[in-house]
Amino acid sequence: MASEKVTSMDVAKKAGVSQSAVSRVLTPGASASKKTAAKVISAVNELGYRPNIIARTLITGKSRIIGLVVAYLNNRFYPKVLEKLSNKLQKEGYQVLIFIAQNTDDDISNVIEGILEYQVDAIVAASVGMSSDLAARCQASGVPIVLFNRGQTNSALSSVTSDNFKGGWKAAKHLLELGHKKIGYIAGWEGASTQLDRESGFVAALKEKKITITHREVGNFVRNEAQDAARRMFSNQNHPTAVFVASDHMAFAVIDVLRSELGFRVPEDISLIGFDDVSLASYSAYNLTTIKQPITQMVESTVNILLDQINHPQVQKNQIIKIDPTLIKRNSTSSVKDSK
Amino acid sequence: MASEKVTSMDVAKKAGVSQSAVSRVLTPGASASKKTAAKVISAVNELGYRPNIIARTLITGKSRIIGLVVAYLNNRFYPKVLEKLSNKLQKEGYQVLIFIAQNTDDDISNVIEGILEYQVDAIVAASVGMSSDLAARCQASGVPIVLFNRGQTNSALSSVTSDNFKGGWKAAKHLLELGHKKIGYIAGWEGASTQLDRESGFVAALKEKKITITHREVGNFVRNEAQDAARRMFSNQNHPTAVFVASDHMAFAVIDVLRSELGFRVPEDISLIGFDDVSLASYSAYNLTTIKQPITQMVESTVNILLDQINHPQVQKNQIIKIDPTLIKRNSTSSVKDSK
DNA sequence: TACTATTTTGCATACGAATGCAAAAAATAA
DNA sequence: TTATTTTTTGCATTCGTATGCAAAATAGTA
Repeated sequence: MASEKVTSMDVAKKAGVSQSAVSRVLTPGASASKKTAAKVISAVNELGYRPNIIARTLITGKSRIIGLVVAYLNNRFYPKVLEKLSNKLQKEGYQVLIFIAQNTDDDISNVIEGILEYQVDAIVAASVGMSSDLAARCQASGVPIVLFNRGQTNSALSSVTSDNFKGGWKAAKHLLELGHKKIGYIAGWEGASTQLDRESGFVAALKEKKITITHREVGNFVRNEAQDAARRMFSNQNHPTAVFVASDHMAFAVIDVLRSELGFRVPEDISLIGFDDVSLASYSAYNLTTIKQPITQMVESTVNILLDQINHPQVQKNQIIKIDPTLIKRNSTSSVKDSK
Repeated sequence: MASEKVTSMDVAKKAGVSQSAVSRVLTPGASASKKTAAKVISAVNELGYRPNIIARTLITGKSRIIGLVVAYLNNRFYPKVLEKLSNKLQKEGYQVLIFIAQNTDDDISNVIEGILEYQVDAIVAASVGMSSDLAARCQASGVPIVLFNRGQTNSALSSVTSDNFKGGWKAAKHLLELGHKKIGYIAGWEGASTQLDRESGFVAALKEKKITITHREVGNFVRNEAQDAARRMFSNQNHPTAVFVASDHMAFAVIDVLRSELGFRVPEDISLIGFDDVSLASYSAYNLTTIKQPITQMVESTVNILLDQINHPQVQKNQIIKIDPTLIKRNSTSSVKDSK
């Protein structure tokens, strides 16, 4: 059956030059005469030679692989991130090695250790919390890490998020402008910085108007938990007229429950606002008003930080980037009805 | 700043043994006395040693990396596949290296060449067409390839799909049972074997009842093209009462257009059936009747084939696996009204 | 105890490409 | 032409781990 692998030695022999000559011809910065270059190139083509990145990695110390840790792929937000990130990195000559982790300290720790074995040039941890000692170990390993969509209390690591506090704030402003007074909140997983910041921002803006949340439930960023949260929140007469749901993914769950189980209309009876602006939010079945996370910019910043840290390992500066999210008004929110 | 990388030599020195002893202790199959094993293990822990997979790859020829080529990440179907595939492979000690390709022969060819440089142990090509000469080159490279969710005319490569013909057949049967006579079809990208097979099966089942498709449009598996297709199909009075849409992703687009632009009710006015059974299909906002692709089984088969081919490279048998899809009845289809 | 069978260990080498160094070749100057 | 500078080239080594082989240590047998 199949061809043996062809190495730079084979090319060298075929071209009648040394292996180092082959290497130099194929390395952009190196010196080689046109004559040998030509010979090498034609030998490369004839033999169908492809350099072995693994061998190259061993000697250069650069694998051109970026490790990506993800926890929730079921949330629509992350496939998009993966796509954009991978595309952008591919353009820069890097590839993405995927690691799926459960969101527990233990598992994340294991996964990160595993990543390091692959000699990745950098790590992106998307929506994954990091204990500070794990963070420390990562730093020690010398591999740059960027937290994506998760902040960190001790800011030892670089992170890129949208400004979740501001996002929560804007959500509140929007509901207030529409005249809502009885306002609920459905929280995400409380271990996530995104959840905390969104809620703080939301509460802070309400407080300015001397309003506090009347109802609060936890959905943990999970569909069926969000559904349960909605059922609890709207199980009695005294329910809010507007709800901020900490992610679009959960907001869809809430809308489904409100409309098809509980018989509410959205937005006529209840106003709902989400967070993320995943593509489904714009489908007319939901038409969800939401706070848009600027994925493109977030990914861009992430890649910039990564490349910067890969190329200048000596300067140990960690950056905290927060990008302004924007309110996208659609049709899941409306002015409060004169109640009763 | 940070720690230099610790190698097996460092461990050896610390433990007072040779480097080969360290290697043997850490390699499952090899012989080592309990005494040295203990010394090595404790040195490993003290130094926080992690083996360098890259170096190991160089010598063993096994990278424990599987290359995954994907074209459409926007279709809900693929993130799920990625998640399941990655999870399963992780359990087997492999990782997934992602490559995003445009669905053109040229780009795919480039991407595959790129993958091979990384010395992956196998390649999964998800919903990516493969010209037969590219297939040949892959075979030549000796790296096992499995096509996922795409068949191939010349069956030189292994492939795992659901039985799309049968799926189309079942969709037709369902609509026929509901009494529909005027039936339309919205096609996916005509370069995809999935599209062709689904349509053939659908048409064949109709033909058995002497019925032919009255309307046909092409949506290319893309949302806005599917929307246009729907607009064209329902722009005049003489429209079908039921439509089979070649993917759920497109079906949602069609439903949105029917309901919110054209004022039809689904399923009262128009019955719709999709293909895939992505999670959104079960949300009450759509409640889409569809043909379920058995992702779990498909991924399982894929992984089995991969591991089999990795572990027994000599036997060059390529498998064509087609798994029966099942009809999931929800609420986007109903009996035909007595028309006029 | 002495001798053989078995296990454990270290030495040396290999994997494939990149690179410092010095020799060879080519280009330039005198 | 010869001397000198510059470029090109090959040799040898390196990265970190695995493994065949032979030596050393241990266990087993008589």
